[in-house]
Amino acid sequence: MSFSQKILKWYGQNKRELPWRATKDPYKIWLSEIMLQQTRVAQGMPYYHKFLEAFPTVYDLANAKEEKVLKLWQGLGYYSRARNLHATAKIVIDKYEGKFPSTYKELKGLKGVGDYTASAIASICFNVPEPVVDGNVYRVLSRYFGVDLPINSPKGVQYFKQLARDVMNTENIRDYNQGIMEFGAIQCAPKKPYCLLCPLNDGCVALKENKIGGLPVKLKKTKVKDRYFNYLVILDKDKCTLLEQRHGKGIWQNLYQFPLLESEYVLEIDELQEQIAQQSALPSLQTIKLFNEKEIVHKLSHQNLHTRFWILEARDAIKDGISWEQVHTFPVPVLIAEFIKIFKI
DNA sequence: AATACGGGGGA
DNA sequence: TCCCCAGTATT
Repeated sequence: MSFSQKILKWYGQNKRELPWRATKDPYKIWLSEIMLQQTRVAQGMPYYHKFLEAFPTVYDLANAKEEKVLKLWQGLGYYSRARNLHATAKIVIDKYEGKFPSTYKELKGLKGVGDYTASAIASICFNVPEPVVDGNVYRVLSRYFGVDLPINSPKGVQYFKQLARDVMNTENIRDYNQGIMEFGAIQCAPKKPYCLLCPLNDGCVALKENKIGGLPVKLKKTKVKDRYFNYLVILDKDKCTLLEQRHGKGIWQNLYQFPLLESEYVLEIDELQEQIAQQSALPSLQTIKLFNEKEIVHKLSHQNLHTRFWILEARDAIKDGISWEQVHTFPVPVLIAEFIKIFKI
């Protein structure tokens, strides 16, 4: 039996029943693929259901406010996916009359759709013989064929794509592509795969050469930067507060947060008051109190956000203030959502 | 070619 | 802690 035939056989016997496996609707497949980028199935699942409920068709998604899309995406991370999702829905309506294109090339042209996702949609929905190469596939191929090229080097990316193409099954690309990914997720797992019971163990180079633990090879880890966030939770007598939207580059684009004072180190209270005094846009304040004595360290893949929340009492009614009851309706980062949850006004 | 972009889960 | 997750866009 060939490699691809073994994958297909294993898939037939071991696949999970996942909601997006019961359909070929490009809208649903696309939605699931975007959500599952760098995201575990278990984490994406509730979002998939929420989105289909809120936006049953691509038209519903295209016609929604970005804020609503971001709110539903809240907590899933990599928010550019949500913004691109929304933008692409509009493009599908305007340029493709509501029908997703069926070629790899056209799909790849959609925002947020890269090499992997274009291959996935083309193969799963339209039976186009394009191999998918995701983290699972890198692992399976590097181990089975004993390839130690770094998977995140240009050489490696190119090599694995070609290898994937060479060994794919073009007869049933839909099941094969999902099969090799599922095999990587369930059987050929990152840590302690149970090779003893693996149906592909006889041809596996890494197993034979005892290199399972060292494959795939991945270059360097990211260095993490420390940042110091001071959030100003301003409240007036009507229980109104101030939220602002994050614009420009960087994390959490278009999400909301309390007014932020970023500093190079942990600020003393008088230093903070000095900074506040220089912010002409802020309302006049009466009192200031530190909410969390111990800083909250919110960890992202590239940043540790050392965060303190300050509760400020406004002298007058806040202009354009947001009622505290409404705060939870805005799309916010998890860091802010957690605060809103525990803060009792 | 390198880096930024979230958040959560498992060992 | 560290690594990884159905990767993509930008520099």
